[in-house]
Amino acid sequence: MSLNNQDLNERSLQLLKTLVERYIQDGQPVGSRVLSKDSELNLSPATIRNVMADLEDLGLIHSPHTSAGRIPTVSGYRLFVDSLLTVKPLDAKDLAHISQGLSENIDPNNMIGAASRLISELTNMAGVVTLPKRELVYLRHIEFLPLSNNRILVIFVTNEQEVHNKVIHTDKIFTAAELQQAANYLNSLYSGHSLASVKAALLKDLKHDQERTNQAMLDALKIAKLTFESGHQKDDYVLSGETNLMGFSELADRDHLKNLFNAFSQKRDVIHLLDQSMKADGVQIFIGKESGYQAFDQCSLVTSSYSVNDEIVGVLGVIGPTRMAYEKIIPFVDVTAKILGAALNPKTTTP
Amino acid sequence: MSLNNQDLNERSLQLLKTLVERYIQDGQPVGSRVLSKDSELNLSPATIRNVMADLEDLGLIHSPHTSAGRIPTVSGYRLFVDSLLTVKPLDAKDLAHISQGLSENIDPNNMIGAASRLISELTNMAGVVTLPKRELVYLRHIEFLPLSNNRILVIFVTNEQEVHNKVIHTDKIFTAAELQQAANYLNSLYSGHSLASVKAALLKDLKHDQERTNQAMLDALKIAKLTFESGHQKDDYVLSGETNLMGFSELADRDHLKNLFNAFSQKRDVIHLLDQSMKADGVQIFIGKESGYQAFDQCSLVTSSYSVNDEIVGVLGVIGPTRMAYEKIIPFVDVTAKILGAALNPKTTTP
DNA sequence: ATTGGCACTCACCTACCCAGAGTGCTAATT
DNA sequence: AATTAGCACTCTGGGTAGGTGAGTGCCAAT
Repeated sequence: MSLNNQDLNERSLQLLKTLVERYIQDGQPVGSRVLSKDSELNLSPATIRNVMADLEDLGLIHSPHTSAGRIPTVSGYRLFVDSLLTVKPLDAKDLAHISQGLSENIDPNNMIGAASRLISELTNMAGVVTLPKRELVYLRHIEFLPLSNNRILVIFVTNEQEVHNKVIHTDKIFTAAELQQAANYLNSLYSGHSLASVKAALLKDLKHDQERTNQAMLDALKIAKLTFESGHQKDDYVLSGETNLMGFSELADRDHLKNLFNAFSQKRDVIHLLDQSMKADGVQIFIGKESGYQAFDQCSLVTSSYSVNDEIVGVLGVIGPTRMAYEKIIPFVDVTAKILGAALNPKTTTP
Repeated sequence: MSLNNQDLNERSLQLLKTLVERYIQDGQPVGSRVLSKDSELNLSPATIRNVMADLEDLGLIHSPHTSAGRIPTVSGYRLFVDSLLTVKPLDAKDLAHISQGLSENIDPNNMIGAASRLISELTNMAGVVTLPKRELVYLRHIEFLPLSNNRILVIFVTNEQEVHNKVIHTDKIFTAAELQQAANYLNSLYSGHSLASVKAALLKDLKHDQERTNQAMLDALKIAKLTFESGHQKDDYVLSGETNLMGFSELADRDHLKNLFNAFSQKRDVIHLLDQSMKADGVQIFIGKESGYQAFDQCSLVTSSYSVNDEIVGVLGVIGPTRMAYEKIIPFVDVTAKILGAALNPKTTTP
C-alpha cells in the first residue's frame, strides 16, 4: 500500500491530477484519449493507457467496467487532495458575501445558523456548523428557580447573551429565597470567569472550605456543582441545505438518501465526525469511506475548526459528493471558519 | 361538481369504498375483476365496469392509462374519508405505547419531541407536533440583564420550567440594579398570570398609571411591554421520521422529495397548514392537492389539535402518502392528541 | 520508451415482439 | 331494464436481438 517515488514519477502524478480534475469537472469516467488531449504532456493514448494501468495497480483509480474510462478511488482522491491540488484563492464575491453575512448579525445563536445557511448557499451543498463549545466560554449570570420534588430549574447566561437551562435534582429542598441567595453568592464569586475555571474553582472551594464556610454558601456551591458537573453540554450543530444533496446523481438513490438523512437527524455520527476535526486546526477532509460511517460512503466532508480568542470552540464544514471542487471548497471553508471566529469574538475590546 | 344521490346510489358507493380500500392496501390500480371478487355484491366484472365508468365521470376515480385499473382521485379519497370510512378502534398495543411514551416524561419540551417521535415510529410515516402556543400559558418569572448599546437580554420562564429569551432595545440605558428592581416589580405584579392577561394588564396599567406611578415602575412596565408586544412567538414544530417518507414509491422521485424536504426545512408552509387545523378541534385531513401547497401534492396530512385546560394550544399530525390507512391513522391521531394534552396539563392539582 | 494497430468487451440505445391486464362496446340473457 | 358474456382493442412491461461507440489490453513496429 505504501507509495514510493519509484512507483509514482512526476508524469504519473501529473496524469492522475488531470484525471481527477477532469472527473470532478464532468462526472464521466475519463478515458485515455481525453486525458491525452487534456494533459500538456503530448503523449499518445496508448502510452497513457500504460500509465493508467499502473495507477490502477496502485489502487488510485479504477474503471467501473472494461470499456469505460477510469475514475479516482478514495486513495486517488486522497493523494490528489494532499499533494496535487492547486487551491484557488477564494472568489472575491464569495468573500464579500461571507463577511457581510457574518458581521451585522448580532445574536450568536443566529450567527451559527447564518453561517450554516451561507455555506450551503454559496457551495450548493450542505453546510454544517457546530455550536460553540461551552467550556471555553464565560459565565455571565446564574439563576435558580424551585420546582416541585427537590428539583431546581437552573438558568445561566454565558458570553453576554447565550441562555442555557437545565433541571437538577437536589437532596435538600430549597426555598425561593435560599436559591436567590445562592445565586447571588455564586454570581459574585464566579461571574466573568470561564466555565472551565468555574468548574475547577468549585471543586477546590468545596474541598477547602468544607468546615469554615457557612451552610448557605456550601449549599450554593453544591448546587453549582450539580449544574456544571456533567452532560449539560449536548453537542449540537446546525445543518442547512441538506436538500441540495438530493440533486447529486451519485447520492440520488433512495437507500443512500435515506441513510444519509437518517444520519443527519440522529446527529450522532455527524457529531463524532465533527468532533474529530475539532482536534486539529486548519482544514480537514474526509473522503468517502474514510469517515468510517456507511451513510457517508459517497460523500466528502471538508471541515475547519473555528476559534475565539485563539481557542478552538467549534467546527464548520461542507458536506457534498466525493466528486466536489476541492480546490475551491477548501479555501472557502478555511476563510469562512476564520471569519466566523472573528465574528463570534466577544466585543470586550469596546470600552 | 355537486354530488347528489341520483348519481351515487348505495351500490356505487359500496364499490368506491372497496376500490379505495383495495388501492390503499396494495397500491395497484384496481380493475373490474378484483373488484368483483372483493366486493360482496356478486356482480360480474362487466357490470362493475359500467359503474366504474360512472364513477370516473363524476371525477372520483381515474385510470393512469387505458389498460390499467382505476385509482381514487382526491375527490374520491375525500368522499371515502368523509362518508364511507369505517374507523378501526386503536390497537391496544399502540395505545399502551402512546400513554407510556407520554407519561413518565416530565420536561414539556422533551414531551413534544417525544410525541413527534412516537407518531413517526408507530405510523412509519412522518410525525409533526407544534410547540404549545404561548399565549395560553402562565408567566412564572422574568429577569433582565443589561447588554451593550441600550440592549437588554430578557429571560422569562413560563409554565413551571419553559425558558424563553429575547433581546430588546430600549431608548434609555438601564443599570443592572435598575433592571433587577424592574424585574422584581414585574414578578410581584404578574407572576402566575397568563401571558394574555399580562399583556392586557400591561396596556391598562401603562395607560392608567401614567402620572401617578413613579418613574421606576413606569420604566419596568415599558420594558415589559417591549418584551411581550410582538413577534416573540415564533411558531415552531418538531418533525420526526421524515426519512420514512423516502420509502414510499409515490413520493420517491427526486424532485418531489426535494420539494418536500425543502418545505420541511423552511417550515413556513407546514406552519400555515398546521395553523389551519388549529382552528377546529377534532381530526382534520388534507388530501393531496387540497393542502394548496405543491410540495404536498402527493401527501396527506392528518391532524388534530391538542388542548390543555380545554384550550387549544397546539396541533399534531401525521404526514404520509395520500395512499395511507386512514381508518387506522385517524383514531391514532385523535387519541394521541388527547393523551398529549393530558400529559401537558400543568400539575396544579397536586397540592 | 513510445506508439499505431487491432481484436475484444461492455454499456446503452433502438426496434421489435409477446403476454397480460384491463377496458369499452355490443349483443345476448335474465 | 338491468346484467352479463363475448370480443376487439389498447397499453404496459418484460424479454430478445442487433448495432454503435467508447474504451481497453496487448503486440509488434518505431
